[in-house]
Amino acid sequence: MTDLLVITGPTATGKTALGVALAKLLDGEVISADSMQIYRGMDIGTAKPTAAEMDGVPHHMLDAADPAERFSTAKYARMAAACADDILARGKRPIVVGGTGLYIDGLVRGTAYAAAPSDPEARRAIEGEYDAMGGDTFRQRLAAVDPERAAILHPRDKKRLVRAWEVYVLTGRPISWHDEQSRLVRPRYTAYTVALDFADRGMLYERIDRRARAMFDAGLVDEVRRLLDAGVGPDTTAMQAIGYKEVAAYLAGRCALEEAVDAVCRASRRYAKRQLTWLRSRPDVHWLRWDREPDAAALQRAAEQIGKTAS
RNA sequence: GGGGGAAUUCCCGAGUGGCCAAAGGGGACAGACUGUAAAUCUGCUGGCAAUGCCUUCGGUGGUUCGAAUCCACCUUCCCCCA
Repeated sequence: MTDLLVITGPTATGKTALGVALAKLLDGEVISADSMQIYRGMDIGTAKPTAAEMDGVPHHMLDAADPAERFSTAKYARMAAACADDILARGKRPIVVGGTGLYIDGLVRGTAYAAAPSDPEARRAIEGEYDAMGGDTFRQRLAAVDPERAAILHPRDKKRLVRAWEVYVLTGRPISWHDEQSRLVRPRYTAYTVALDFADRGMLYERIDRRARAMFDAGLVDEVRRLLDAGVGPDTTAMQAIGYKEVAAYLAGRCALEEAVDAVCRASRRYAKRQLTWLRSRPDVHWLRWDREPDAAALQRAAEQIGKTAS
C-alpha cells in the first residue's frame, strides 16, 4: 500500500469531488495541492471546496497562507509533508488532491530545499541586473558557475534565470547541484497517482468556460475587490491567479467586464493545457478519462476502482 | 435612387505585378519546466510521395512571360448623399 493517493489533472475535471469520495471510502483525509487555494480569502476564483463539498472530510493545506505572503514550493513541501505524516500517524489515508504538479512533486519527493531565504530586495536587485545585462549576457554569467542549468534555460526565461542565480548567490552552490542532491535521496513517500481528464478536449473546455462564468455570477468581482482593498498588491503571487489578475484589470478600468470574462475562460483553458503537458511527461500516472460529465454514481465507481487498485 | 469604400490563409490585419503559402497580432496545437508554478518560457500553424509539387487571397472571365496585387462584370458588406 502506497503512502499517498494522488488525485490530479487539469482544472475542472472533478478532482475535488473524487477526492472526497475516495476519502470517505478509505477513511482518508485530503491534502490540497493547489497553489492558489492555499490563500485565505480566495474562494470563488480558485473553486475552493465549500464545507458542503467537503462533506465532513478533513481538508488540509487550504487557507494556509495569506494572499499578501510570499508563499513557495519549498514551504508547501514542508507543510504538506507535516500533514501527511500526521495523517499517517493517526492511521488514516492521506489523499493529495490538486492540480499544481510542482507542489505534488515537492511533497512526494520530499525535496529538501536548501535554506535559501530569498529576500525580496535581493531578488529585485538581480532582476534589475537581468534587465540591464540582457538575457544572453545574464545567462552567460550563470553558465560560468552553473553550465548545466544555463544550458537548459532560454535567455528570455527571466524567472528561472534569476532564481538560478539567486540560489547560487544565497547558497554558494549552483542550483543544479541542489537538484542533483535531491535526486540522490529516495522519494519521501510512495504514491499512486491518478490524473483525471476528459476523453474529449472540447468537453473539458466547455466545462472550464461554464465554471469560469459561474464564478462571476457567484461574486468573483467582489471577492477580488475585497482583496485589493485589503492591500493585496497586484504583484503578489496570489494576484497572478487566473480570475484574479483579469478582474483586477477590469477593476482598474483597463478592460470591459465581458473582456475580463473571456480572458478568464481563455487563461483557464490554456492553463489546463499546460497541466496536461506536465502530466503527460510523467510515466507513473494512471489516467482516468471521463466520456461524459461525471455524476455522483460515476465518481463513486471511480473511487471504488481506485481504492481497489491502489490498496 | 446616386456617390464612395471594402472583401486576404481559423480570427483580426499587412500586402497594390515577380523576392508571397502570403508581415504582424490573436487563437488553436505541441513542448519545456525541482526553489514565484493558476507563474515563466519555447516551437508550430494550407496540403503533400515535400531542397520540389499542388491548392489558397469573395465569384467568374480577361490583360500579362507572370496577378492577392491591373481590367470587366457579378455577389456581399460598410459609409455618405437622397
